[in-house]
Amino acid sequence: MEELKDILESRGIKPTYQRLAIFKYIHDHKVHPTAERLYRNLIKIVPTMSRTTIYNTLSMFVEKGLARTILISPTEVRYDADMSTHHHFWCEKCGKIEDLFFECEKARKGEIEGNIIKEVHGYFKGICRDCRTH
Amino acid sequence: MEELKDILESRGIKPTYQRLAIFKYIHDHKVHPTAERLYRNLIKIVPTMSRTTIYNTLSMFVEKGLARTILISPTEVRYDADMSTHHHFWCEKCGKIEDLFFECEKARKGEIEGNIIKEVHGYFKGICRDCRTH
DNA sequence: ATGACTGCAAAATATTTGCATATTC
DNA sequence: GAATATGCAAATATTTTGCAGTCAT
Repeated sequence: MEELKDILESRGIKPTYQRLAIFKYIHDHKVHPTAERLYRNLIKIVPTMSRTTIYNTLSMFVEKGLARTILISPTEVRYDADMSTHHHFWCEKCGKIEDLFFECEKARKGEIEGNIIKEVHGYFKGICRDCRTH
Repeated sequence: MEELKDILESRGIKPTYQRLAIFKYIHDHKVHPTAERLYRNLIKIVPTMSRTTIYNTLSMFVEKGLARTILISPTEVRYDADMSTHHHFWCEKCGKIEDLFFECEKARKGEIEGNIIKEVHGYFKGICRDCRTH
């Protein structure tokens, strides 16, 4: 937990109890949760936790470069604390999101046709290896 | 207009006045509009057009493979009638979405690590060539 | 005590649904 | 005239905001 606290402080974020709990959750559970899922799970540990704090904190993390949104499902915004270059596979049957660690040549930060590229997101949709057999 | 009508019919969709107007709009205006933008523009041409019909019709188009959603901006769902393999660049300053016509090796339908890939979306975020100079 | 943080309740947004009316073949 | 499509209004879901209370230094 000590490490996580330091990461927050290094970005000028006060490591409050709530913020640490949220940060810890998205680090420990690589399920790419929604705000609502975070709320439902954290309320068990931090009974006073409110949705407002979840939303505020997640927005702050994204702004400070500590998390990013995954916009792969049309109906939900999911969060990821892994800021390394990687892409995502979404199973449209079970809703699971899996990390894909590879890089396309074009898919690196830089410039494409005069446009400055700051972020690259590769989203792959389909049926996962577990669901395809059921 | 005749062609578009045929496309709808070939997918088993009755080419009503409203549906044709929506389909024509996303074909003619390659701005990747939101449902709301479609509504605001089409209400001028089809005064009885309702948001319900826009949402119903767009969902139907997506389901039947005549359009797809672009989930690149965290705050809006945008629609694209171009079903060819291509990716999107989003300018976070002006909100414009530009098409990028190239293909990454991995970014083709098929299979990755046992998962069946049905769709590939490459989203690039940054500042467009127009905004970077202003 | 001051300023930052939290969380309730209400508001704003976006999308979906129920159902009565209208349209099409 | 039966089946399908449309559109209003209400419901739902999601996220944001205003503000009063709380916490930490």
